[in-house]
Amino acid sequence: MNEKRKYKTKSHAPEPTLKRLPGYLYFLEQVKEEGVLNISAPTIGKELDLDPTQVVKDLAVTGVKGKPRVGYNTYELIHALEDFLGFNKVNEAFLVGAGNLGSALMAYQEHQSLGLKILAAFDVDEAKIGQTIGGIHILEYNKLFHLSGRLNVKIGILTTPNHVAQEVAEDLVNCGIKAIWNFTSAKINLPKEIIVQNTSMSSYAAVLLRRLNDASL
Amino acid sequence: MNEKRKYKTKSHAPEPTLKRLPGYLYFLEQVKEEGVLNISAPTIGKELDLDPTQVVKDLAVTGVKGKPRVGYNTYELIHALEDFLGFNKVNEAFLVGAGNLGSALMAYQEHQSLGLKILAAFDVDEAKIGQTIGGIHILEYNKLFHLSGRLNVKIGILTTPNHVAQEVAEDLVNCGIKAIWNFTSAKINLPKEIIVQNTSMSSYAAVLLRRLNDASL
DNA sequence: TAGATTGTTAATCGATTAACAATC
DNA sequence: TAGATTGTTAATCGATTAACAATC
Repeated sequence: MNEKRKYKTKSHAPEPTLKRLPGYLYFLEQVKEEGVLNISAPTIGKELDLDPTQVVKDLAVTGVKGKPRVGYNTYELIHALEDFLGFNKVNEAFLVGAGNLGSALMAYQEHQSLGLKILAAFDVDEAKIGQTIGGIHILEYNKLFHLSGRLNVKIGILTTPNHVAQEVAEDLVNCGIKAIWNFTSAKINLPKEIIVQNTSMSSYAAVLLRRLNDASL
Repeated sequence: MNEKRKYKTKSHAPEPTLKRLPGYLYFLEQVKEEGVLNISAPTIGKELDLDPTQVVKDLAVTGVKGKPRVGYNTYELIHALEDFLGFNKVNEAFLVGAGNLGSALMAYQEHQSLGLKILAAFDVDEAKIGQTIGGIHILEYNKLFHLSGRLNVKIGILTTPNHVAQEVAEDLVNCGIKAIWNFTSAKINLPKEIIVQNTSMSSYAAVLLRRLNDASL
């Protein structure tokens, strides 16, 4: 056993739970500022529009224990969430494709804590190479192969045009990348041990537009 | 009945289905380029890693009918999807907060068809006001109230700092906005008839990081 | 002590997957 | 005709919600 965590965490948290956890973290950081030392699941649920039982179950994955009548220790909960999500350690990433969305993510990570540290960005566009955005250098794409040999980066952020997504993804895997955050619309096929997290803006646009059109019939 | 659609669509498509539809659309546009006139659900499923029955059920919401042994007409399917999602009509939007993410979305929409047309962006930062990104003017925040009176914009994109999200969201609602695409980490509370679509980058980061850490135990 | 809240087990709900008849 | 695929109905699976005992 090489488990180094402070809390006994659940091994496989459901994805919906995982997606809610950053919301709890953000809210708890706010109430901590206000000096709230303990907080109950019903209180959290009221604020975040969630069933109190849902909150209890979600928080249970972090391994934190609450006290009946009192709730959870705010400070302990924040640390357990950060620990569980890996937001408190440095998760190094490479980004490929310093276009609009890529540049935004580079600038974004400075302010929002996504738990990610983009070490370098890569692009084939001569005009972009050499620039610095959000403190991150944009390097020539070919440099990826050299740099990945020296560093041990596990996460690749894919913000290229759709038509090169598959090719770049394969390059990243050959460079030792274990997880790819795919912002393109392309479906990428990789060995099954590689984690691919698809984040398509158009999926959200689709849900929004449909709900709007449904409402205004 | 003022239903003007060409196809008999399902009234309430499940959200997971909605999120998959843009993926079908993107794939179908590709195969159309290759001159494929008909395509079957199993073929689509193989490419997109989805159960063929799932594909059949998903596509059924658009009202398109397929032929046994043949599949669906590519062209018809594309149009039905665009129609169902509202991607083929102009969905006008305002954007508030022309920071990193806001700028990216402004530049992004030029290339990616999200079915949205951002008419104008608003910010309080003097340095940003007057600039143009992706063909969209950044205006003084107060102009929002004048402009919304003349135009009938229903969608608001929220890319402000977290601490002003609630306030800006309320302003947008007062300006006649019916749906808000919230990119901030803040939970915003609005009248229940207003549609709020939360899109939190940290939720995706959370899933990615956890899956990566689970894998490398 | 009384009672609010945790934590767990059971019931419900909705989406995915399987089964199968209809059909081109 | 034979057989692959659609379209629908049933079974399964997983997440949410409800119920309730334990406890501080």
